[in-house]
Amino acid sequence: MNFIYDGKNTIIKEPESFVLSQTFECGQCFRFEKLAEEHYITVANGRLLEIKQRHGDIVLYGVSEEEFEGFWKNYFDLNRDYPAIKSILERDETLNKAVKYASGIRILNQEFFECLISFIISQNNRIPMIKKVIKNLSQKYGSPVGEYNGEVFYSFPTAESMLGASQEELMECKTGFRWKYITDAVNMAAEGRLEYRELSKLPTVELKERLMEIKGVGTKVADCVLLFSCGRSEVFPTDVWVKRVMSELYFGGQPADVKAIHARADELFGEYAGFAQQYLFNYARDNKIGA
DNA sequence: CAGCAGGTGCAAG
DNA sequence: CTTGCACCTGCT
Repeated sequence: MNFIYDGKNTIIKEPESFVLSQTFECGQCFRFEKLAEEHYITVANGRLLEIKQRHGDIVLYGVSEEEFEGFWKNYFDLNRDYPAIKSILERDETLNKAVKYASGIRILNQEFFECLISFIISQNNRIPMIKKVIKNLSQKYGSPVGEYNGEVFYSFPTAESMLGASQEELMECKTGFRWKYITDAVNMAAEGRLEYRELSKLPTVELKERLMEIKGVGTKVADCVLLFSCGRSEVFPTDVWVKRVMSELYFGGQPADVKAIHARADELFGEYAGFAQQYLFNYARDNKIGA
């Protein structure tokens, strides 16, 4: 892929395997607002970004070369060879359809703490509500990072800035029964038990065990955090939709449990299981497979 | 108005 | 170790 800086914006020339709508709306991320078709505003790592597809290119408005190379390039996973991954996954007949359905998905490399809290919030919840809760928390505990069309956008709070948040405050943000899980995660972070520097050195299985010590973090949430913020592409987050589509496609329509699905995903997709999961999840949800 | 949504903790078998 | 149920909240 080719990247150019025109003195004002960074432009991705004829991006390969990268479609904004597919990447933002495949369920991995909750911090984006659609302005128009293939035109979004998003906040990541304390930065506000307007990004838009223009003709065959993608424009990152007001982003310098340095900022692009230093952050956004990796955030959008642009260093990775998606065609190679897809050609491996497409050897599987049934996955072929799912990959073709949304071949412009890229797995974002999100900030660890934000990802953790976001997926804690996601349990037993719907996407519009999850987005709203995250926005509430950011407004209350984050810092302003910029303005667009008169609206001020806020960074996702750090653990320190949320430390001491009361039940009442968290409930005002509409976290619901998850408030105590958030509190638990914030407290653990404050005790220095969630240092990404440290955790990132651990093998995936151990890291997952550590994450699951946090109240409100089970198998699914832990796997999402591992995949979307720790670069562990071998995990296979298994929610209701993935359960349905996997049962449908690989278990002859018989409902399979999470353990069996993980085993099957590992044998079928190996280190690329996480990518397979995104294609399958997106395909299943949009087409209501098994629902 | 009951039921449910990208799950998880907790109490029981 | 596996199973069943409650759970904030807002929408249908």
